[in-house]
Amino acid sequence: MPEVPHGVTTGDALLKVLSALGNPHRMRIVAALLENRNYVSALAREIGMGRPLLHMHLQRLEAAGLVTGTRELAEDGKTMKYYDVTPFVYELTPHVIARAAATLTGTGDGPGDDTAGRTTGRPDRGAQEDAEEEAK
Amino acid sequence: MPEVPHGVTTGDALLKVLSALGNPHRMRIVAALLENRNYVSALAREIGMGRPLLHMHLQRLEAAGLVTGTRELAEDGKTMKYYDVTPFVYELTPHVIARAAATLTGTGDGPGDDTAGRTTGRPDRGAQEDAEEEAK
DNA sequence: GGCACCCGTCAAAGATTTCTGACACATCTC
DNA sequence: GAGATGTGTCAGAAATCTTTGACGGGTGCC
Repeated sequence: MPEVPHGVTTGDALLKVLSALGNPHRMRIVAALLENRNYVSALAREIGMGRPLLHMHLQRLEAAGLVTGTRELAEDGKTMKYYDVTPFVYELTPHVIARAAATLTGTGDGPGDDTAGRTTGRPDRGAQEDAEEEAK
Repeated sequence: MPEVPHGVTTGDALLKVLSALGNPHRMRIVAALLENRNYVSALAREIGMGRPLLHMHLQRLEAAGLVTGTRELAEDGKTMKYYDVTPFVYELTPHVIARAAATLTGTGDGPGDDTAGRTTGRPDRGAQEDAEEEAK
């Protein structure tokens, strides 16, 4: 609603999101965090997974902008990192994919350049295609 | 939108879609096919990729229901396999992921554990979450 | 001091996925 | 026949992702 500015997602960004979500464990992590946020160790116990592993998965999810970690201080002084799910909204359609593919860095025939491109930097915004006409 | 029956996508099915799309080459393939359908060898030439490789990618995409291959007979008798992009529509949100995660087979705690992913069967069905009561 | 809990990281195994170079088959044309 | 095109498959290398078992640091409590 107020969020989701709208569809200016880089190919690279979308790629990160898709490959991040394309993993059973990571899906499960998102599910668990959606039900209730919590910190790494607890989450690890909840879904039965080693801390190092979970850590790495969370990192991947955060890099894709799907979850965010915040360092919080418990009452007894323990520092714990809580993770929350980002309210992302991505609409996947052939067009969206095609458009994203056009801005892929790496092996692309990108529009002219190959310098680690136009990643909006910190985009964790959802992708929304505004309806438009596409002569094809 | 007559299509998009509405969100009855298996976790496994969604997982396939996401991991299929989470690959630069495959995104590019979808993009190329969206612009104009064509057959394997030609496509391979167009995007500069070995036939065996492309074949495998197409298979992955088709398994996810994102493209469909049809065997057609050219005028000179050559049999060629044309590929088309399926007009899929998937909406990715934390909820969709969570719900999908609940029906994952494999290492899941799935409610009932079904033998194999049961998709709508039909290739071009998208996943749509209909807004419903969900207070978190 | 011990113990519990929290946070992180590293290096090496293990399992997948990706990619390549053959090979098989078919048809039509020269 | 040899050559062009098309289809598909297979086995093995190469690269990547996943997973594990140490380690390191920190705090507070008995």
